[in-house]
Amino acid sequence: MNKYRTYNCSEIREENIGEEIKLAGWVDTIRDLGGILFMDLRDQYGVTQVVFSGDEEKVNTAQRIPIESTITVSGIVRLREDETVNKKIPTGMVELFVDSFEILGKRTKLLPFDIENNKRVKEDLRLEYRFLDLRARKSIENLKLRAELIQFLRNQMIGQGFLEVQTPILTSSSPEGARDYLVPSRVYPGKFYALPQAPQQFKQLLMVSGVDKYFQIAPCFRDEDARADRSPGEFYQLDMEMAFATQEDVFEVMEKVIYNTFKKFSSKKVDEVFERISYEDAMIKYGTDKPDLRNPLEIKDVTNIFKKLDIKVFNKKIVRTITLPDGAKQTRTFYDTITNFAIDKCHAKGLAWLKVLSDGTLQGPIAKLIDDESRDKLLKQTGTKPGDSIFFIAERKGILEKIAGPVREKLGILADLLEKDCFRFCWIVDFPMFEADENGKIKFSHNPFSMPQGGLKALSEKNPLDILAYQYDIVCNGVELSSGAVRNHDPEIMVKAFEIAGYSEEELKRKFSALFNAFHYGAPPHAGVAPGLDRMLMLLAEEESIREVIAFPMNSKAEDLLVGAPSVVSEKQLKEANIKIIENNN
RNA sequence: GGCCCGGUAGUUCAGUUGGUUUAGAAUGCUAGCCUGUCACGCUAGAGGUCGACGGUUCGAGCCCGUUCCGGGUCGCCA
Repeated sequence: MNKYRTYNCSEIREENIGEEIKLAGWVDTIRDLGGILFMDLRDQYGVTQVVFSGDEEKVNTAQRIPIESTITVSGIVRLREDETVNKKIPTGMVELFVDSFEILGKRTKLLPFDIENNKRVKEDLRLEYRFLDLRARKSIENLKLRAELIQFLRNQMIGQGFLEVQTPILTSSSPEGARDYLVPSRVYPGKFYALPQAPQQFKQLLMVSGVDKYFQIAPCFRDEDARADRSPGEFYQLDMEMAFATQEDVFEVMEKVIYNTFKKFSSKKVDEVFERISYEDAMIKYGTDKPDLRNPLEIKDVTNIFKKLDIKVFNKKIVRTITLPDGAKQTRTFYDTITNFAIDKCHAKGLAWLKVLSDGTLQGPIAKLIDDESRDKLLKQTGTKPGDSIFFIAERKGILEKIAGPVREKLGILADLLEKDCFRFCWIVDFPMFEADENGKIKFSHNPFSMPQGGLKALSEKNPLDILAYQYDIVCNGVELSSGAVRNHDPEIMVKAFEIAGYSEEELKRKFSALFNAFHYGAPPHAGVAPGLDRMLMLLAEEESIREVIAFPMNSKAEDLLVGAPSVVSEKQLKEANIKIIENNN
């Protein structure tokens, strides 16, 4: 029998009445009524009310136990009187009448913050005392959710015939993409390992090795700045790759896995089939490549109408509109709020709007400038009806999306148009293979490993900027969950693609030597995807910050305040690692 | 690194146009009262370098400057 407890704090029920038991846990609250004292005892599993009464000294001693201390109590389980049952907790029918107790770990320091209200506390303080922060019920729930999600995903992947393979954590620095975390080599002075940004090359090598379907709950490391939805340093992906597979094969597997997962861990509505939206359409209709489909608003192109009209601000610009349906609040304050949002947050010069009155006439700052013919065309083309409002974004391409996308999002939220209690998924497909940087230089727009649509023929014949890649993202409620691609397994196409992006064959061979070499030994066509585990959890746990679903996250400045990382190391360690610290002079 | 917002009890916040002797509230803490509470209640008490430095002023939590720290965002994240 366990020395400290015979049950956990959420187990005892009516059938235990009369039983002599022991419980151990943290003192959650104390309600001292004088002659009788109630204490909620808490552990990972739940809460049980324990009662101190009768012996005056026992009650007095109990009253002095600092909350959040750990104690063990023994006594008899008894039924609560009808009117004192607590329906809010599973153990609420019963309580433990304490015979004796012992303090196991006394809390001797003042609590740095209110544990149950931790969400309101400054994040750095929470992370410094993460061991207390995690005592909050929601934190424990998030840890459990994470554990269950990982198990569920693993079972599903194995069930679909995937083989879990672990790839190296100490690997080589990859020249493309994010900044690497470097690890100095002791044995080879001046050389470094790098932590993988993703197991990308290894999983592709596994394909060449004959692993048919690979997956891994893979840690990824990137030395980039944090965001609310981006943990600095490290994060986890459900990384997968399939041999002899096309985009469709990946979609089929992934839709099933994601649907089952979200269905299991949420009571919200979940899309069973994911809508497919081309990158180009997404940019036009939603102004972003990660549209929130809960938002019904769509952006329309009305450039053709405004080409003929002599309106100064719209001249020679692309003009897009968003129609806000009747019924949504269209007050002066509302127009001002969204206009200020566009100006302050999106650096727009302004945001013109029109209200369509019940007789079809227009009201608003630019109403007078639009003739009847253009008005009719405008209403028809944008599907705007009397009672609706239209918002105009006029800009050149490139800037336009930076305004239209956020404005569409904000309008949806402000007017409360977002579909409730659902997870809306879509695949964004047909990403461009290349893009031009500000100097007009062609570079890979996303992933150099993707297969260009049309293969070698497209690379040799088409304008690079018109070439699409078999590259796709999963987006859920406006959150980019993952990206994936059909990989380029043909050395000849690789050479050509890299050549267009400005890399010589020698550079390709040097930078991706293993992969490039391997593809000369009979590589299967393969494709994969890697949904972000932390982001999935964020959505399922309904958390605003990714740090809420990670046990020991770093803060936004990539510090671990709990253990004090990064930290200074000893001279001896530096010497062994062949590292000399120099002053940073930028 | 650029821009925006913030920093007042242990914690979360309020603090009017710069103006009254002791800078408030909630929560937490300490002590007391209370035998059916469940975020128990009631009474009392302790707890403050108003981020720091400098300036304006008869007078600064409040205005100005500098600086430090934090948050958001852009850059970045193939």
